[in-house]
Amino acid sequence: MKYSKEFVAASSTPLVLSILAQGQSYGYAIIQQVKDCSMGTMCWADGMLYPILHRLEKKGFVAAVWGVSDSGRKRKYYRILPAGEIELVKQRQHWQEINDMLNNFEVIKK
Amino acid sequence: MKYSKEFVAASSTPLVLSILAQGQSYGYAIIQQVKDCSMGTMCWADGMLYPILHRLEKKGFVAAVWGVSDSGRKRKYYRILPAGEIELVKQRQHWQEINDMLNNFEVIKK
DNA sequence: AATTTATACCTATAGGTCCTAGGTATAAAG
DNA sequence: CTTTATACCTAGGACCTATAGGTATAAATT
Repeated sequence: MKYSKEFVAASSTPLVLSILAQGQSYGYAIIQQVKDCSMGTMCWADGMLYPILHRLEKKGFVAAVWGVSDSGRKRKYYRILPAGEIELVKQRQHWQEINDMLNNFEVIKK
Repeated sequence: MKYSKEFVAASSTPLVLSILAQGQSYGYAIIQQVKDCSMGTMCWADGMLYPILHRLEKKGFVAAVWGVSDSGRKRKYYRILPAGEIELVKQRQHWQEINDMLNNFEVIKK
């Protein structure tokens, strides 16, 4: 695997929230979307995504409804809630802060 | 606390390695340095730092030697090793990648 | 017709991480 | 003499991913 476990843990929530902020989606599709927007570097197993979705739901960041696709398959569609949007802004900001800190060290070094 | 647990888990290693890349240091001082370079937003408990240092040592990213300060106190000085420098570059790159991904979503959204 | 692949969801266990709270010890300051 | 700051360490709880397994159906392949 390319990214460390802790790295995945920290990035999974803002990534899922970012995807849902663009429109509702469902488990299987989210995995594909993450793979796409990372250009293949992030390949999540479904067994790790579903607990994340359940947790986000439990925290009130997303809401789920059962639906049916055109082909007749059952799907659980997730959409982001206002609390999730707020959380997303917060986490993205934190991410940016640490990134700036790390880049600062690089500047000092040079 | 400001940052989530997972966030701390992902950022602690590159932060410690960044500090040690600037010169050797020791536990108590590293906590202060993290607090300084984060402008007070990251206040690590010593109980969380020492296990991190031990883990980094075990992985061969840093090396430790016991020393004595001017005041006569015993200190354990850590310095970064070549493997640690490589790891730092890798992690900083990963951090930048995710940050870019998250910013990309923001652009798409607008 | 039968098998495989892709789709679509879920959970349990193992291993690893921070967090909190505790322990030990010494120098300096009040 | 008591408190604060310095300086290290570890144990247990809570939480998170990774792996491996389970269930089910539609589509594609053999």
